[in-house]
Amino acid sequence: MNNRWKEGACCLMALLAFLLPPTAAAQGKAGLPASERHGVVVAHTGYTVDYNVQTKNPNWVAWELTARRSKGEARRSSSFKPDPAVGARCGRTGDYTRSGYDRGHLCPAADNKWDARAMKESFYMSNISPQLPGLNRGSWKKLEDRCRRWAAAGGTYYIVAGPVFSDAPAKHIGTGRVAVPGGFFKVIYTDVGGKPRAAGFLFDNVEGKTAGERIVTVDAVERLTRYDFFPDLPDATEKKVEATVNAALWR
DNA sequence: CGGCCCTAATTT
DNA sequence: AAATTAGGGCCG
Repeated sequence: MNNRWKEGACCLMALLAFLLPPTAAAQGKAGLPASERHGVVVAHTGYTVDYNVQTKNPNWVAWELTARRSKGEARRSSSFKPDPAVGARCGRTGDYTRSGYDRGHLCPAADNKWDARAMKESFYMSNISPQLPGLNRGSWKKLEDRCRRWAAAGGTYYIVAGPVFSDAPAKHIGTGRVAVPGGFFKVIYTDVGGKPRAAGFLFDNVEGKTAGERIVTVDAVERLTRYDFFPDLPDATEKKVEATVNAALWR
């Protein structure tokens, strides 16, 4: 198989993802988050995003992490760009400059080292939300590190991350008025070892040590976000793993 | 120490 | 627009 064919297939997938609702581009066997309303859905090499042009944040970003994907040679791009698939209504890097907020990856750059294109695309602003440095470089990053260590040990991890907006009027940054989330969620499913399990994590978008994670059930994150996570799992499995969480298995 | 999360300024 | 340079903090 040659590269031109690969690129063509990739473009076609992205186009399909743009035209069709999220369930059309199922993520592995777990499936992409389902919701009543969705924004611009784009399947990139390393992640699929549902982008919200009103908040200028992703609604969610979904990807898979495996041993192969947790390592590689692609060097960190460090060059943030608007997502060409989203267009002019995508958030801009300039909106973040001197705002006090980091351009925080939802799907981490380091989960895309397995492919140069995936690495570049992880720096698209459709994968970015405003995060206070204490969170982005603190507890958020620590959970990212743990995920890579789990995946490096074997199995496939299905991960979804996104912002949480409170009912209070949102703060905005930049001339593009990028909304600042009050917090973030991450949900993870794996069946490594033949034992399906899942967990949800909630973070406040704050500085310092108060930015610690809270582990919860996936059901709790679904109630908060109104998304249906991992909808392609067998119903019985989905119901069971989303209703409980064993915190000891997620340290 | 290397790896990872970044920032900002400058050059081409 | 892209690449380069220079810097900071945390963690295993």
